[in-house]
Amino acid sequence: MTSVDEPARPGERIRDAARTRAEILDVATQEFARAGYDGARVDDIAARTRTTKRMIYYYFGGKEQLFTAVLEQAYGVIREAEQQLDVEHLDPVAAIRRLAEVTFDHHEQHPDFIRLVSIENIHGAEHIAASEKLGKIGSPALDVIRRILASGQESGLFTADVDAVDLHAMISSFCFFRVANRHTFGALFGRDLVAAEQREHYRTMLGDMVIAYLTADRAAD
Amino acid sequence: MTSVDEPARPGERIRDAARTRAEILDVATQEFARAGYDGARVDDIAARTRTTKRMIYYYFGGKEQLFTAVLEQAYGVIREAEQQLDVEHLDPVAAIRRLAEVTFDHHEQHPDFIRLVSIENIHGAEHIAASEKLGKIGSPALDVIRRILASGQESGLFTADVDAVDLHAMISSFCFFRVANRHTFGALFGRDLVAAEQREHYRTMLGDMVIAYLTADRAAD
DNA sequence: TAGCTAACGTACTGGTTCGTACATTAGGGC
DNA sequence: GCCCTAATGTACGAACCAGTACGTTAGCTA
Repeated sequence: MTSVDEPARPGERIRDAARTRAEILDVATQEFARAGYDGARVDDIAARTRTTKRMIYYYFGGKEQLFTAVLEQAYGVIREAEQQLDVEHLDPVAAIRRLAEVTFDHHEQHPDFIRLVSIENIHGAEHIAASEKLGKIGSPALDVIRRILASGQESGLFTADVDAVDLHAMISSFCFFRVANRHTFGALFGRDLVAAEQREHYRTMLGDMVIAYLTADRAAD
Repeated sequence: MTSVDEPARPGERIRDAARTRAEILDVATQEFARAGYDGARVDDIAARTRTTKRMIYYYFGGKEQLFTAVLEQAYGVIREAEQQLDVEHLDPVAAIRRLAEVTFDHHEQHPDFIRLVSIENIHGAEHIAASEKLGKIGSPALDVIRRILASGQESGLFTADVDAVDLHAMISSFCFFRVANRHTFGALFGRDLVAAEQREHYRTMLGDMVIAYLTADRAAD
């Protein structure tokens, strides 16, 4: 998030295209995450900015393109976080566990992003398809996983037949589900998956699961 | 699904409250799953039934209650499927693997249900909360897991410190993510998680993962 | 400092959409 | 065969909502 919440300091430019655009994007992110694509109201987004609805159409063209821009920014944030990833000095087991923990933490800290991804899936990822940026964004995390996996498989530590994309899916599944489905899961099973007291338990559980899978003794198979 | 698609056989009752209600529910299930709660149109649902919009309000009261009824029916279907579950004659390891496979298959076969759950989570599970049925529906699967887990832990086969709810979350995560996020995952990583050729691979992967986690040698920890 | 354009605001519109008032009829009970 | 009511259909309204026509001004540039 670009976090534009300065109270319009005096002396600053009154007209500031970049700031106006960024402010619209931030408010739109919250509004789309809160209510979904169809539930979000362009008028409401405009009302919560220091500008008017006219500017949304001026800068983005329409509701559809605004949502695409929101997704682009949101995916940009994880990509940046993934680029900070520095685990390759660790041994493969520790590196994978660390990677899982970082993914876990990131999902927990960005529930809005999770909601946007859920919403985009309801719409068949059509906005990602419409975006020029998002198609070729790549994933730094995937490259990291690829290298750790290769090293672990070479040394014989990892026995599982997975590639980086599979492993990424496995780790993401757990992290994503925990945040995305916390409401229905809580309502049906009476357990809050994101409760603070359970955080360490689930964080450890994820690491244990992934490591157990990768290092399992498959002699008997 | 109650699947009301009989072509109005002649000789049948013209006025049939039960059939009209069921038909509305089925069409509404498709429409809500397709477009989300706010994206769904009451007029469109009515148009696709053999009755009119008036009947939706007559039987359900409104859009909100209709969606709740759709959820109630959809959750009823899994509960029924879970009651068919017959794995307790197997040894704990085989039983858990079988359970994972059944969950995997069920998610794959009911993408509409997955979408409805995603949509309900976007809305904070407020319709489940508003439902009298859904709160106390329970989960037959949870009881089964509880018994298998107890037996596996007693015999020392299972070493992991999980309860039934945790394990259910772990299995569901993978199955749910694979179906729910297939669009964004496919668009970003170029891999279709529900492609037929990969089905067996992922089904095995899930079982391996869960078993590896449950039976991992934790002596070194 | 004149003027030009990017940036911004106001007010409106046309279509949509949930919901309902009112009218009608099928068909079971007696 | 009559009557009563559950079930159904029609037509409409009022609010909402994405998008736009038109007018204005800040502030850089020559």
